[in-house]
Amino acid sequence: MRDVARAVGKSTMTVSRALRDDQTVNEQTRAQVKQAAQSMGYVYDSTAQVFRTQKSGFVAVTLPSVNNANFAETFRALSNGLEAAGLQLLLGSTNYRVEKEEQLVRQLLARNPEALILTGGHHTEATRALVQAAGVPVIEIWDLPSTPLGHVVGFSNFDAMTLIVDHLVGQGRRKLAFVGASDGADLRGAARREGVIAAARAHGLPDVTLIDAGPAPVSMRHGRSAIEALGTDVAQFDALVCVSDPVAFGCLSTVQRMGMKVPDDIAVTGFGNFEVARISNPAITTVNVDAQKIGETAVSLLRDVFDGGAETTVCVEMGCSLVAGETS
Amino acid sequence: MRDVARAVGKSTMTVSRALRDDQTVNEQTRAQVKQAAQSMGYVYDSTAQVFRTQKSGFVAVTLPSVNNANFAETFRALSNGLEAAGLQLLLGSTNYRVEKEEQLVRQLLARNPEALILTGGHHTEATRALVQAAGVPVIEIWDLPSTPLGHVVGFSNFDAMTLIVDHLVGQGRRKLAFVGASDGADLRGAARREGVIAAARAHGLPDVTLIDAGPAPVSMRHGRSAIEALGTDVAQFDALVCVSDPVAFGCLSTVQRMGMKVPDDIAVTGFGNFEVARISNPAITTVNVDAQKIGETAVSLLRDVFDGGAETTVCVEMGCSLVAGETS
DNA sequence: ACAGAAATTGTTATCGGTAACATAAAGAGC
DNA sequence: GCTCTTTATGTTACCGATAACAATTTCTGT
Repeated sequence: MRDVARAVGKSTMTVSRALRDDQTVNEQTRAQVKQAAQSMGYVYDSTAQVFRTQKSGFVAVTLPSVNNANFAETFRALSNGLEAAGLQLLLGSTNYRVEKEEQLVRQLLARNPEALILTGGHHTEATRALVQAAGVPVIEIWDLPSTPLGHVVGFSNFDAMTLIVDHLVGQGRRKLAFVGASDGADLRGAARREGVIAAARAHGLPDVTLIDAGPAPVSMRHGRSAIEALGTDVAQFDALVCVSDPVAFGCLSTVQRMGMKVPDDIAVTGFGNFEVARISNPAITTVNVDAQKIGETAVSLLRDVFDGGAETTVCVEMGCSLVAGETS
Repeated sequence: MRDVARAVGKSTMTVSRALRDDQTVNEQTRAQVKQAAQSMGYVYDSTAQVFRTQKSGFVAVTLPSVNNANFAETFRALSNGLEAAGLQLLLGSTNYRVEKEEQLVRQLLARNPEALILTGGHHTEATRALVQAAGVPVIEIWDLPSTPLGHVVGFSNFDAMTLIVDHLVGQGRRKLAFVGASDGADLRGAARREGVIAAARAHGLPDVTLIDAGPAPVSMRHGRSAIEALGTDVAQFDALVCVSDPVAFGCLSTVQRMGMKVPDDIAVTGFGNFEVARISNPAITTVNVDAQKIGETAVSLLRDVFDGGAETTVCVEMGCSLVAGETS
């Protein structure tokens, strides 16, 4: 930049201004500078700009898993929405582990993101401290944290399950089993489990049986192996309430293979309204969460933060709705 | 960093060395420094490091779509493998469009990545020029480009389809239909289509009928709507060769709803060996691609590039294998 | 012609690390 | 005891752009 400045007989400051389309520079000067920069093969160093201005143009995002249609959809919405503002997403995947999240947040914060979007509302103490210390706007999504770090766009996984349980009870189902991850790592999954237990209790049902599908993340194959391990014992239940649609599909497919009729012999429900739930045969009863809208809402929240400041922390509660399928 | 240095009574240089695991600092000192940094909530500013060392620590990656189990798996493998080298992934999604890829590459290169990993082997001229000019190591994955930009880790989507067609022909199937995206945007999908057409011709089969599932990306619901649009006409085929497993599942589910028996009345095949193919009922015949290995191979290639230089461009061809399911 | 506003350009310090070199302290060999 | 390594730490000068402020020139209106 110094060389360019020398070539046009101006200071580096003027060159800097000319290249950034700053209004205060003479149009003729700007033209000269651009011409000179071009002909000298000068390449603007955005690294230095990031360093000096302390504006990275990044928004950091953590997701439990990239390979999840719903999270991917939220990510897409975020990406599209923030692109207009010239912001780029820095993605990290926590694998449903808060310790991994902590490590990730450390890495991501080191890049000086202008905002931080965390999926989930449970974090280690160290993570909380890091985020607070960084002084970066935070949005927690896909959950309603008990003690939010900042803004929130989410829903209650616990409450959402009452939709499912009420629906099943309305059909006269009483002996429920919950199929989900065994360890406590997937905290949204755990909230769903507790929601089912509480809702069943509220209806005076017998205790919900917990069927272990292995450590998080659980997917179709874990639904399958959980049911296979159970064998014919599965017949004692009249509904399999699954932590997610992929797990539900695994269960559905497996009980069908065992010769049971769904929904006549047993009901199966999922969560998330994944594509597989709509296309499967029979279609799976599930809960719809508007993943795209979560992303869009987070984007508009961020806009407010960047523009005005909007200093009060906002909590947007998204609605969930039952999608009645053919498995119940 | 100055504060941390003061806290432990050392210079910033020592702190810097301690945090970077430089061998020349005393282990005890390092422990103290790390402890102090931790407790003070100090966050390392890699922006400054990037600036000073002129090394961004980024590897840029483009994927057609994040919401695809196979690409996600490759991404995960890349992410895990490069984490050890202290490299972070910068992800962009092209939505199966080369124009979007161009825009993305421009954005990504502005961050001075140390390498560029592009999914797919077809690019606009401008993209090619950008990449060449940047002088960054490139790896193209998931494809075998006719004119590679640099290293390649992929397979021939065209050739892979002969596995499927040979298998179907071996069962006496002769009237094939290919279900895929109509537009040419998904070039891997188009290569698969051409592969099916060529393989069918080689066997002397009647012309393959092309069933349009809409613009890329196509998924379960597009398989469903394509078959629904066809109605009972679908009965004229004895095999539906689908561009991917999700599409195959959509077709499978829909022909079953129409009362047809799979594989007795019609065969259905997919591509990619997605989880849904294994769990579906019947399990879908497909082609397995080791998405994880593609990522791992790319990582080890990058290691070589960074370490030695390994200047000759390498082309690693991954194998594909038929996974015989119950739909054929 | 001249004060005051507006338009342009310049000066200086700095963002937070780290390379390169300099120095100090501890151990080794005679 | 003294030199020679080895190990551990400190000093200084940056990396390249830009914010904040200062200074200069050019334009107004009277």
